[in-house]
Amino acid sequence: MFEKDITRTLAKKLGKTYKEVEGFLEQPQDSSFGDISFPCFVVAKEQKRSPSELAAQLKKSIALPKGIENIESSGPYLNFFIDYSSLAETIFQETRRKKSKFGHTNKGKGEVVVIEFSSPNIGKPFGIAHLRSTVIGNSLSNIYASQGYKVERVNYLGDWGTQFGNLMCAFQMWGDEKELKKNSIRHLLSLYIKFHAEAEKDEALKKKGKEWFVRLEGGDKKAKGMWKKFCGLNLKEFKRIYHLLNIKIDHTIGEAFYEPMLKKTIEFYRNKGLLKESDGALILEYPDLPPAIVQKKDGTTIYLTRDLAAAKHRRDIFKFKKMLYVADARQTLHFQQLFKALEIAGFKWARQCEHVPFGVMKFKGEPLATRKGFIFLEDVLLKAVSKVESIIDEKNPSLGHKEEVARQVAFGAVIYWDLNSDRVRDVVFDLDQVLNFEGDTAPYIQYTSARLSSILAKASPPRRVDSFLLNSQEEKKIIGSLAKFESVIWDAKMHNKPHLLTNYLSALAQECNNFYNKHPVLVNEKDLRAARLHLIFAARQVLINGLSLLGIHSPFQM
RNA sequence: GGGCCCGUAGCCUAGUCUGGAUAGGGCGACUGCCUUCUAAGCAGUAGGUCGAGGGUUCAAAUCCCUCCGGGCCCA
Repeated sequence: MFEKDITRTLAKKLGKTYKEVEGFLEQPQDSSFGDISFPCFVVAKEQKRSPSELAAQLKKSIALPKGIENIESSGPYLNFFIDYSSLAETIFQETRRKKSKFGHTNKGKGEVVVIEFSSPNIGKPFGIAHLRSTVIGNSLSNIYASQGYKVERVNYLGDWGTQFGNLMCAFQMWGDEKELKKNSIRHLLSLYIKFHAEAEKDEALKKKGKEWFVRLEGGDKKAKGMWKKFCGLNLKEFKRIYHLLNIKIDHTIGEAFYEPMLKKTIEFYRNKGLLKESDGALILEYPDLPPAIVQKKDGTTIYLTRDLAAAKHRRDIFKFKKMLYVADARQTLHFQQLFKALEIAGFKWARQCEHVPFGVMKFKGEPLATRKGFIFLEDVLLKAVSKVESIIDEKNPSLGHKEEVARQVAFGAVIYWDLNSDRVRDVVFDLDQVLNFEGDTAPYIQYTSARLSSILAKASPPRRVDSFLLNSQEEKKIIGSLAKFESVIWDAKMHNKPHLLTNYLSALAQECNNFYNKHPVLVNEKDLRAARLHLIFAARQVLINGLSLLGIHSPFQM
């Protein structure tokens, strides 16, 4: 915010370009050193003098840039101190004016971003491992949308493939119509598990499963009917969970949708001379990547082929500026091959496609495979809700809207848990950790916002405010953090990393707790009270807006 | 065999892209704090060879090289 003026002032003084100076500015970890600092080492070396001497001389000779109230030299550093009262005034005005839109911008106006996420295989129920792509994709979608981009949220369902053959085969042998009606998802899962267990011992069963899929591909009526039924049941279930979790999706498109386009797609690549026959299969060859199969020797296609068709189709209908694939890191090579194939086919927009990888979710060292143990997302959510309910009964039994608050807090905790570390890292599912509501968690942030709300329920900020009264360390820290909100959202967008936002919100919540534990808001001095009310109004708005970008609600009481 | 990602206290984790002042948090442990805006909180104590070694630099958790450990992909 104030870096620009500082940079300009320094650049002029030192005879350097704006860009050269800009790269040097940094923020000290310890705020007692100042808010923005300029290390003098490099410039001092060029001028063949000592860094601390340069710092001291600069302190004396430069005029105060806009928004800066003091400059100090501290050894080799030149430290700038922000004028917090004018900064606070700007923020208070903006939060009151923009409210839930504070932090939002129009930087992405006119650009379409397609975000493919969640993309579950609907042959299986919604497991805890599906959460990753779902919540990362959802929050990235919110983040892009907040910056003015037109976001198309695409859920690319796995609704095709041998697993459906297996499922049909299993249903024919052990299925129960009544049970399917009553308890569809669990019944289908038990069939799925049983099939894999049996197939391990019995090769013939595997073959049968494949045969059912061949029937499906061939358009067999009975197979198609079963496929539609299973997909419908599972999809209904998935939609229910998305609704619960506040996940917004614009387009639900299955792999099956692209089936009719595959022949054309293969022809297209063949005509370009990009396909090679190898052992009966059709492959794409690359100079710097392993070859990729487009069509197997039995004539069936694999997901690369469908992805090629899907990418082209989406480009045609959305004219996107960018397309993100939020998918786990094991698929890195697949996406490299996909993007490269689009590129060598001559699609310039191939460079606008990006894989947003995330680490694998593991369970006690084992990957969370459906076949062995399976953790239903919903079971985790229900456990979280019941734990929150018992905490409410203990701490705040008279709370209104108990069930709604319990859901918001519980779901917040689960979502936040998944988003809170850099997405590239693997995560180990540990129920105790997921159900921890203390410290760096969503409930902590929600609690902070609820505490602020309850103060604001007793008194609202008046029109006039003297923000120079906010001069404690605690107050200044909050003001400084609030000023950064917009750039944090932008960083999260640039890197496609929602955890930058969780880190920020948790730090801000902590600052708020430090503040209201030390300084009462509802004091008798009218002006101080007004200033503090403005401060917490703004802080609460940022907490609410930030959580909302993550897909998490902020209850007013809890 | 080729390639990608990760390694920071007992556990989880930020900081690594863009090098900068005593490496931030959280969980767990321990000591205090509910007659004052919600104790899902606050104040404090203990806990670190930033995987190892080398290099670049005035300055390295951060950049480069080698190795070790873990995960993954391709063959």
